Amino acid sequence: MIKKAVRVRFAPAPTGHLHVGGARTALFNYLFARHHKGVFILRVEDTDPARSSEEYYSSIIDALTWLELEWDEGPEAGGKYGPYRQSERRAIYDEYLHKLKQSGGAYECFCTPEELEERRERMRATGEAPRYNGRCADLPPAERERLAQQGLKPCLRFRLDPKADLTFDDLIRGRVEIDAADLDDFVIARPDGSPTYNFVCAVDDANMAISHVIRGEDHISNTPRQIAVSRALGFEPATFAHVPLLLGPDKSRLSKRHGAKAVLEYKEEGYLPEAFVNFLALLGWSYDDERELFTLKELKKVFSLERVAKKGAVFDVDKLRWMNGVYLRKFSAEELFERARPWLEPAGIVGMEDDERVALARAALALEHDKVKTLGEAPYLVEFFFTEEIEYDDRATKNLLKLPGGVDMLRDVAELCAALPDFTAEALEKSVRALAEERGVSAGKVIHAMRAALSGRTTGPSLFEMAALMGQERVVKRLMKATSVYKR
RNA sequence: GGCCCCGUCGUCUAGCCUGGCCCAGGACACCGCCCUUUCACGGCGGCGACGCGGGUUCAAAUCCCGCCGGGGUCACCA
Repeated sequence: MIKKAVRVRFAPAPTGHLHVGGARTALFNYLFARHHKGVFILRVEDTDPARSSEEYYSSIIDALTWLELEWDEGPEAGGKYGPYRQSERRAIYDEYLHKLKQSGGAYECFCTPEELEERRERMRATGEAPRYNGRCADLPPAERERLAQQGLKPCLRFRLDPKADLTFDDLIRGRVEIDAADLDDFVIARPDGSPTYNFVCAVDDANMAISHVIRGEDHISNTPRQIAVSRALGFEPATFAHVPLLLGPDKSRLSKRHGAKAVLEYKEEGYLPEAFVNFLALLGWSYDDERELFTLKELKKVFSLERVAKKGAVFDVDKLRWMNGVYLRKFSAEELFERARPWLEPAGIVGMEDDERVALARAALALEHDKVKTLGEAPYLVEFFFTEEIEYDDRATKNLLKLPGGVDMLRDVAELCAALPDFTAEALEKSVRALAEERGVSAGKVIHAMRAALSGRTTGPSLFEMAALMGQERVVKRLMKATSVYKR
């Protein structure tokens, strides 16, 4: 079915950070290209200087880089179909614009935006579809001259044949029926000569030999226009594949309104790119009825547009968190620590220079290994191993107060700890349990109180391992310190 | 409103093309039990869906029709 050399592109407008929907579109393009040993192109759609910015441009590059979606051609990367920023392709567009105008495929329109808006309003009011009425479609040359003389600057409209067959076969949706009569003559260049989206998109896709246009479903309505432009210029339109939109919990298109974050924010929160990519791939695509863990490499091998769903998918952070945890758990203690380092350092947990703290952090994190869902949580999870003064949360205080024997018992435990010749988890556990039994107190109560005294929390790693890691001196100190909750 | 698209558990989905193996399978979330000093991990179990109505058929989530619902798009933005 796929005969031409596969060349696909991801074409973001640098008017904002890369959001999850865009990332998924980029991913599908990337996977499709790699699966077919094709070429993945990054094209920057910055034709609107007012809204585009360098800052967003580099932010998008950073996000794609983080996700490891390497492109073969693009700005910086280069390629023989460049330049890859539309703002640098003006000469190419001018040429085609001129060609279209010469052939009568486009005409000058002198209607002002105000007039157009007014007409649209009127049509809407009567329940009509607001379309351009073709007023300037066949202006006699003399009339055009006269209007131009008045200083009116015309924009350029594409002359759309209402009888054209613009129906296309979408790789995901199947045949999409389009009646050209429902469309109107759209603007392809502004009065200042700058070309608009539907024109440049068609030109670039043809010019860059794009074989498949894989993009969001919101572009379906643009497709017939681009097909028309493409044909008018003598090109064979690409094959299209419109992927369903990513949705918010209310099923409308995912947006910041839903609290949707930019891709880089997920990076900052400590999601792994490999987990993020895996999760994204499963939004609207599936392999079979059960497998859902895939590396990028595996995805390249098994991805296919045939298995992309038609239904929009709701972005569920809970599942992302779960999946991130799955990936985190696959790491060795060493890997986990190295990955968490960028979060531990700014939090003041470890400094590059301090070997002892590094070793402690690594070991502490290892104790929390199966609890970590995002790397951003790492500092919190190991924090109490490092702070001098720990604070008891409410439930921890309650557990301390519930210790049978109260202060005395706590002192005894502290003494027992201080007297232990080798402070290992095993030895500690043995003697603590023995003490509890001797006093007729349930071991659990003692353990809970000790946990509260040592970490200020009611949850955490295995108590004895945690204590052993903290070290005898500190454990004894914290146990004694905890006796203060009784006197109030 | 016009046009286009979509409709299986709360969510992601398998199954639909090539009717029966589906009184619908998996995963996340949730609930319970087990493991256990807590949380988590893990194990076991539970809750939970074919939008509705017709039709075709021995048989329909799967085919046909209608309805309903949701979304997208209607810019000199991309």
